[in-house]
Amino acid sequence: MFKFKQEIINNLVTLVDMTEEEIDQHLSIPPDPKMGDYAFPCFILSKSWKRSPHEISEYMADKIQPGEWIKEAHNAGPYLNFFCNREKLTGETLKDICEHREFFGYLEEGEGENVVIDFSAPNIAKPFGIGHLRSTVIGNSLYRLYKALGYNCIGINHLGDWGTQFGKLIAAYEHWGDEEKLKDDPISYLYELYVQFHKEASENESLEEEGRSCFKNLEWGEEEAVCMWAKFKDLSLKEFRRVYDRLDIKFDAEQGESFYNEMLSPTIKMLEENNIVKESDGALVVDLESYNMPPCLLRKKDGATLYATRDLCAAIYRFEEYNFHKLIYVVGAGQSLHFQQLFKVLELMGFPWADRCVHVPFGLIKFKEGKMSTRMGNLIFLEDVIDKAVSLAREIIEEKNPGLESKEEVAEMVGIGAVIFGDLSNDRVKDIDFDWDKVLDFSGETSPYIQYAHARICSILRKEDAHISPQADFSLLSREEEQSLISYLARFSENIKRAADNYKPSILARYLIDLTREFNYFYHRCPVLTAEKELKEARLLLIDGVRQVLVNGLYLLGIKAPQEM
RNA sequence: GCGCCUGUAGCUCAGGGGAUAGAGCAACGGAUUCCUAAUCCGUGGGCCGCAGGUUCAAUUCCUGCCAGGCGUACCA
Repeated sequence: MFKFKQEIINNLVTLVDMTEEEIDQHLSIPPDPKMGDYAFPCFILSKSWKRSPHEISEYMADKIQPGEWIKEAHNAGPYLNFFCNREKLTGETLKDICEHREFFGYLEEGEGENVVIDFSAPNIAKPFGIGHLRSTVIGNSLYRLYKALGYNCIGINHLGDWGTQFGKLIAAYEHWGDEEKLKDDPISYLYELYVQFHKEASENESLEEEGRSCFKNLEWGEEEAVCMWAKFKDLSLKEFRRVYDRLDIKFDAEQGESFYNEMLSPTIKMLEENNIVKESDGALVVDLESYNMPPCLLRKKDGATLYATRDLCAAIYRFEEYNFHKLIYVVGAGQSLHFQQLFKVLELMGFPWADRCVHVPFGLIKFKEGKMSTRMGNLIFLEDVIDKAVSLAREIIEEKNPGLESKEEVAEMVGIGAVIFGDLSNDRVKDIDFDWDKVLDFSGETSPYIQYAHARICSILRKEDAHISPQADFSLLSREEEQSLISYLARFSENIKRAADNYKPSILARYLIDLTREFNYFYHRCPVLTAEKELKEARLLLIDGVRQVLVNGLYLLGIKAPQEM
């Protein structure tokens, strides 16, 4: 489709006083495929040409030369509609898929460039809650999307393994800690302690102070505190890895906040040398008033640092280490101000790469009961959500396809896919109302819907047991249902790029739903196996193409596609 | 108070300045001698929060208002 579009642009650029980019921007897809594959609206020329859009489109339609890709162009009112050489598009697209297989749709624009993606970042000593799902799955998908654009990606899990919370936890453990309980079920127990701490702290203010002082001990390297911290961290990591394994997510680096401890002083020194910090109420801050922002707080009056300081260190370290083309932070929208401040301070420090840092925000997961908070103890564990989804998938398999072999594997793919897709399919900036019924709904716009279509295609291909030859007669795929599918397949690449450019996996998720719907439409009208030989071969090639795009697309979202379900 | 984000069908949401605003869920009615019915087809359902502005064209961009969410210096 890129080539077709380019040919249109090449044609138009000689007729119209516009740049290629401008034309590209205005080219749109008509609402009905019957109207054409691309449309150029002629309103824009009306003023300068001093003629009606209708006249212009009529005039231009005559001037457009059919070419390799452009079959014809004619005017429809004020629009100039272009029709693609369908046979060529069909052949090129299906051959392209056969040739590139799991890499079909990938681009090369990012070759040689590094993209660093900071995502997931759960807090040590706290359970992996449903709230961490968003950063984790969005980040993982962006990682795969940017890789598909040819970038070399570095996924970093910026673990929350430092901060006042640990002081609180250490204080709590000193008060009520029980070695046995800790060994038994570490995360749950630490979580209990954390909740207990906040409950008691609301009645006893000195407890907060105690937590802060414990953290100060930790920062100063007091042995007992460091030892306890290391233990908590170790136990937590083990549990997190189990969740990441199930989600099939890997990181290239797991430098948590504590990693930057030695860099804190040099960084603060650098800020002081740059003369952009000042003392305020005993704390060290960067004044951002002239940028209409509250000051960025770097060091508390008790001498302990804050996460802004560590984030500064991390950004600088990452640039030195990876010389990134982009540094992407997949972090909740609640921290937008923090990142604005962070990027501004980097700019003030004179780093020319400050504008290569992007915050990719996302909305909260909300509950009917109100905001979820670790402190309140009303957390929903991610693993519980996954378990429920998987066991529902298992039940449905038992009911629909009891003879299925690897039931457990398939249930895992379907259940987890549904959880991931449910999160990725909507625009990330919007808050999500957490609803068990919705998470556990496997019909309609869900990943099981896509996976199911994929499994059916596999089933057909299995029955035929023929290796697909790319030598079919493409002109036989002339039905509306078939051509519509071809258009979708040909636009896969555009959708990968658009999803990556906008940091929105939801764009790709929607595309996959639309493609699947289109496939089902085809499936219910066009028999494959019982079609006449030549047509059957062509249709096999077509559905194999759909299969490949579904697999590739789901992969880019971080979802697996079972061959049977 | 100030800043950021969000308001589209009963519910959850798509919608790239352009042609008749679309899905899913729920409701109702249909389809299985036929490649797996986690599917498909049909029906009903809309001052696109409100008011201005920019434009040949605004659900889309800008301003104001209303409603909700989040943030707003020693948490992350």
